[in-house]
Amino acid sequence: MGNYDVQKEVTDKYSLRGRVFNRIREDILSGKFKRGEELKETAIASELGVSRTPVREALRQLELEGLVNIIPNKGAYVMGITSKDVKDIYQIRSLLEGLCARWAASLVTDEQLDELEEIIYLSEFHAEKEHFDQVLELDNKFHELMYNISGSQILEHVLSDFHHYVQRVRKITMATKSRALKSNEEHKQIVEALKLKDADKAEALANQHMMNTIKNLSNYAIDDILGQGSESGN
Amino acid sequence: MGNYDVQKEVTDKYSLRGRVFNRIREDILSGKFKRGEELKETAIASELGVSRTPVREALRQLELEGLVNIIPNKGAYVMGITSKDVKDIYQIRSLLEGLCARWAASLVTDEQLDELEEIIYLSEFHAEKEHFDQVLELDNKFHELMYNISGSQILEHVLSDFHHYVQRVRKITMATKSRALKSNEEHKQIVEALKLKDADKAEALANQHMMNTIKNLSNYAIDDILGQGSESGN
DNA sequence: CTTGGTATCATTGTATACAATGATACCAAG
DNA sequence: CTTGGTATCATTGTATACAATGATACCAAG
Repeated sequence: MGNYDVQKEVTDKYSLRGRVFNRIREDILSGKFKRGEELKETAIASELGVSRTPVREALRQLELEGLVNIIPNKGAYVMGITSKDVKDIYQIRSLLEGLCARWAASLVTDEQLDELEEIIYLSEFHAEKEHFDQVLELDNKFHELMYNISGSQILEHVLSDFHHYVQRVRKITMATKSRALKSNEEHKQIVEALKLKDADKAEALANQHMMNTIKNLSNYAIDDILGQGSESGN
Repeated sequence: MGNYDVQKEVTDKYSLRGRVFNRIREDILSGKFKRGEELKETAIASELGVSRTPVREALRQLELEGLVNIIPNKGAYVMGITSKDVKDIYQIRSLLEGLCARWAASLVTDEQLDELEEIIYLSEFHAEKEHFDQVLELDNKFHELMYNISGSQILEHVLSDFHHYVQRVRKITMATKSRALKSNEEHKQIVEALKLKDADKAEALANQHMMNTIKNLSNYAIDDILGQGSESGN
């Protein structure tokens, strides 16, 4: 019974296919594979020391995620995401993070509130010390936990995807002490609203949290982060 | 260049894998494969007259879509969607269809307005005649076109997925003349707002369109539509 | 009859073979 | 030099072979 009701974050990490999938995905999101680049099955397979089969399966999955474009009988090409995509994602997230916070307000348990506060507390510590990797990691945790608390697998799934998609951008924007602290402060306010079970306020704050992020984004040349502008010869 | 910037709706329809993928997906969404059912590679392969390879690739893709749960070394199980998922999707769509209409308001061209009006006009005709298959088809077209007009690949992608996910439910709810006409009327109002380039109004109306659908949903036993409770032999 | 262990079988995971397709290099004709 | 065609090669698409894993049936011990 019910062994099918656990939505897995991403593919199984222990099979070859799972490892190949995660590896290629990371390489796209981190920018190692450039937009438009062709991904040859044999090349990737030999590089990772596996056969073409797991590579093919991984590429097919990435196609569905929109990170890869497969032209039949021709090849697989990196799609990556554009700066427009990033902006759109933050707009969409603004609405959905709001909905998430709204739902979470009526479902959150005391234990979960504790967990959220612990994350915030730790994040503050690391932000002060400028341990930006940990800050990013804790930001992930905060949002993933919020998604989980919302009680909606669908919402969790879509928000989790979007959150992951913009990781490269977040990696940059979270790497300044001021923004890290500000972001953390915003998280804290959201949790306060959850404590009061104030759904309207929680929604508005989560909403605003994303809008602030968008505002902050305008300080950066997103195209450069994504490696769009200049082109290497090909 | 730029041959990689066309986001494909779903996998290529002409390869074996594409056909297998679409077939299994339809069978899950239409309810032929029941929730929790095990999908054996060899059985599906021989049924469709292909080898295991395309079946495996299709199952891996469906896993990523959340329609199938794969337990490594064990098997693939149908996840389907629950009635809670359906409700969540409509809530999410309410927000995102609103955003979509807002963006569309500033981008829509005269040709696109014509297209939208043609769809509505045809839909009215078929609704009057109670040709519900055509009504559903035109509803698909209307929304897909709206998604496209929004100018956001990301938004188009996610809304298109959600829209497709609830097709089985829509198939039922759109099959009454009154709701079909009402829905069409709502579409008409949205288009009027687009004509006036009134983004606020378009958003509010699209928003409301989904909320009305949710209200309408409560007249149905969604669990039955999804085949959760009782079993129909077929 | 119940429990626990082993052999057997079904099924998935991965690698590889072969077919089909598309890209490229080369050559001949003008 | 340019154009068009063909042979060759690289790459993907699909099927299949074999290994690894998990499920099941059966049997022996108590």
